[in-house]
Amino acid sequence: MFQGHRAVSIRHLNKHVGEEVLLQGWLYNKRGKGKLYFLQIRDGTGIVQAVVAKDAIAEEDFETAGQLTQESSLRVIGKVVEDKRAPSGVEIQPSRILLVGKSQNYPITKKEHGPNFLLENRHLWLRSRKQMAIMRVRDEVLKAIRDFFYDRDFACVDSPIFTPNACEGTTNLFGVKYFDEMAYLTQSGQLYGEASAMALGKIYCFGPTFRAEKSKTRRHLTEFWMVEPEAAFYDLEDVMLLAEDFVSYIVGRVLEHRHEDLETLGRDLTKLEPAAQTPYPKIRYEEAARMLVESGDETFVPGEDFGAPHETFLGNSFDRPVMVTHWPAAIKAFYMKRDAANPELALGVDMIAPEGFGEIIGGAQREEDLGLLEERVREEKLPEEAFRWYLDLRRFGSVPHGGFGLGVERTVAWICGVEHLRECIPFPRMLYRIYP
RNA sequence: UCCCCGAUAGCUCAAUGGUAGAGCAUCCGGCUGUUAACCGGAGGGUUGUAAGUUCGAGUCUUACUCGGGGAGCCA
Repeated sequence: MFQGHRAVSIRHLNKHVGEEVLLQGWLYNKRGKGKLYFLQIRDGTGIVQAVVAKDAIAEEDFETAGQLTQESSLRVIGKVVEDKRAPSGVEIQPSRILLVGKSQNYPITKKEHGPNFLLENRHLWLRSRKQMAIMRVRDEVLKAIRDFFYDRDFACVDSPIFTPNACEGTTNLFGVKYFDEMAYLTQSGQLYGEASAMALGKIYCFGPTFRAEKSKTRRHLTEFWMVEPEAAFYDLEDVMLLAEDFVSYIVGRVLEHRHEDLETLGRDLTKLEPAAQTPYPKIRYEEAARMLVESGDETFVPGEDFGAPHETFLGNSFDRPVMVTHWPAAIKAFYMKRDAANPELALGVDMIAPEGFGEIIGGAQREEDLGLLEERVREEKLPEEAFRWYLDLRRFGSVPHGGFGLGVERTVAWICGVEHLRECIPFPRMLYRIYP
């Protein structure tokens, strides 16, 4: 409340045409001088223009308008009027303009900036039109994830962030002092997710994960968010159906609710819309490998994992995400179940996004047999004592089960059509960068 | 860890080995429909650091520092 006025979000101004409202926000840009100012005001939900004519407002308020600099915070009381010249269809005719907090020499200007400068000023960069749009899409993705699982009786059961041991090797782990011993920041909640699934049947965990990979590419962060559903009695096919329902639901929600932001981002919707429809194409590793070889790619070695250019090729071969299954067991994790028809193959599935955005999902049916799993733990020379609790899950009512992990930032990058993951998380953590 | 590229005004970038410049931002002035508004003026520099070549280095060489892109690994 301010002087008897209730603040209205810019996003909802079109419901208040003809009314006098209170706006609270920051000055995005100012044009004009002399007897007329155009103030572009943002409040996080949108941007609206206030037209300040000298003869239509108190002299004191006109002077205030003249003093406003980029990113000064302000309150405006004014009338909402329709105007075809305004980009949003409405503009404000202010009767009062009040400066709340001055802004001097705001560093991010209207012209271009380089990535280093923008990342050094990430706390201010977030105020830019494109960054706000990405954050709103990210918010829609997070909400869609929660809704999707809630509606399907998956309980959110989060995994710990401090872990005593590695789940897939130790070289990529961040170690931290945990009182008198060493702990690691989680790189996946999956093993705990499996335990939770044996309790609640269908679960997901959702939180930040950490990988100390020395990767300096636009596809990597050292801290990123991952959502990992895990379900008892799910086989590989169930996992794949869940994955395509899930991703198509998220894309559909963003298309439905964040159309304006996608427009701000200049996203080509014709390339995104097919991903809102199922089914998704499903191919075996063998077939994907054949496609690569037939394409004349000489860098791909059959039997080995796909590199980034190979993922790009496979992703670009379809109009929506493609799922690749039945991988050589040698290149996949120890906990994946082997194919009954061919024990050389693992029942894993990766989902690759189109347009070169790469892998967004990695999942699998898990090995539920105690003996086979113990054998793998020994083969991979994993610390057996650390996996005692995990093996317990196979001792007490083991069932077929499976799940997957979806990288939130990669998904947001793909949906937004943004090249670099650093723009898809509020404060990116990368190799050699932890400020601000 | 490896490969490639870069570092010049607050920001983005120019400058054949020969007087260091523009746009934006800032400050001053003009404009009642601007859309990264426009027009006129002003201030603003140890060219990342250190050494070397040269009559002369922002420019050439070497090392270092920082950053960007990519490989590997992965979501």
